[in-house]
Amino acid sequence: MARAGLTTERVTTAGAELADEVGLDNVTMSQVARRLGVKDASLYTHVRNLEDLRGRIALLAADEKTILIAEATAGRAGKDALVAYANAWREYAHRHPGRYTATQTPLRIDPELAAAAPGPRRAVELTYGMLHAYGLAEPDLTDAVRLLRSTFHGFVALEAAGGFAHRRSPQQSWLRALDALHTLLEHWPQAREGEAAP
Amino acid sequence: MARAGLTTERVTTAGAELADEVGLDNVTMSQVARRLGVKDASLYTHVRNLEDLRGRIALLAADEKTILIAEATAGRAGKDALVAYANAWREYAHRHPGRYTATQTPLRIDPELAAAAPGPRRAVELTYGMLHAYGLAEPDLTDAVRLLRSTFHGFVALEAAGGFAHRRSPQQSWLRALDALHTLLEHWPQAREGEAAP
DNA sequence: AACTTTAACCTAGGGATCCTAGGGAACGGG
DNA sequence: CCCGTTCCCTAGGATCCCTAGGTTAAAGTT
Repeated sequence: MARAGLTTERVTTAGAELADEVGLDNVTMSQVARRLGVKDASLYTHVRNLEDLRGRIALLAADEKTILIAEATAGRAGKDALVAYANAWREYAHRHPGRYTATQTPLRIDPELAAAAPGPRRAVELTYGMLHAYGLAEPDLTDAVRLLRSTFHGFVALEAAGGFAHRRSPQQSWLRALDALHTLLEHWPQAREGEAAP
Repeated sequence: MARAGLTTERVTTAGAELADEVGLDNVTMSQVARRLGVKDASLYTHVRNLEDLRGRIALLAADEKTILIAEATAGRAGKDALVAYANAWREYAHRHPGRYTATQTPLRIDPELAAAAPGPRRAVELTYGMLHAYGLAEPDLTDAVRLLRSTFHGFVALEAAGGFAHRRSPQQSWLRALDALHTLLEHWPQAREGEAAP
């Protein structure tokens, strides 16, 4: 019988596709094996176990998302860059819900595997670069990066969870949020003493 | 043999506790049954299936969180209310990670069950009430509510996922984010034509 | 208090999943 | 052509979800 030609990469891709189609929770070894025309036991040569597979899907997604954002923001600055960045983020989450969900999981990813993946680190760098035009200095820069990433992630997560049941379209709110964040970055509040008690 | 005295509520509570201890993914019927000193089949009298149980945990969590926020913001207004609201939200996520994760799940909750739970709706009302002091009118009000909820959720989600690996403490960034949001609400940008292309 | 009714909890078991152990067959290098 | 490596398989144990049907404890009736 001819071999299936499995690879760690092909298994991961199959898992990612499955995640987008049926949800990350329904990505099982058996399902992935069926999709590849193979018995489930055969996967364990290429992937340590289910958790490892999910981690690899998460890293794959992080890389893909980063690349899309990088392409979208290339050559842009200021609000242009902010909007392009945010829209690329949200679009990836819409197009690949399963993959995107994988990136949320408290990652017990193999450290050396994570170190080899440029995605997450690159993503942070991109965010810093995008904010360059706003002229923030540390530690405000880090705070701003975290605020932006929180908002982007939170918005698409709530959107996916059906948290925006109101009449107003999410798209409208999204655009307004980007306006608001842009304004905020332009008028980033100076640090003051005795603020915002714990 | 004496009966265990199970109830839908007791099963849900046991599931919620388990979720906080071992993570929502590891909440299984068997585990919950063991914790209650009962065989797994016995649970199905009180809970339709695992998905139903998870939905009930999510609603329980939503209610608990709402109550804490309501208590924290009672009698406060403006930035005081904003900070109290946000801190209560984040604290709940820290104290009950499993329950909080349950609230994120794209809810296939029994509609009539969800209708009976005041949590989610009340939470939105609370947010609107908290924003009253900023004098926003619709649709800006809805947009602001969504922005705030997105940011709060996104922040604690990224925090839980280990997304803030940088040196700067998340607490610092959190306080700055609240400052920033307060400033933003005070200077909410007016809607303009031809903004933020899709 | 005895009897009836309800329902809580059980045992038994099917189907699916994850994962390990070990065998045989296809491929690549000599 | 032969041999070793690697791939994929079969076989099987453990755990999980969920259903069907029986027993027995509790609640209600008279």
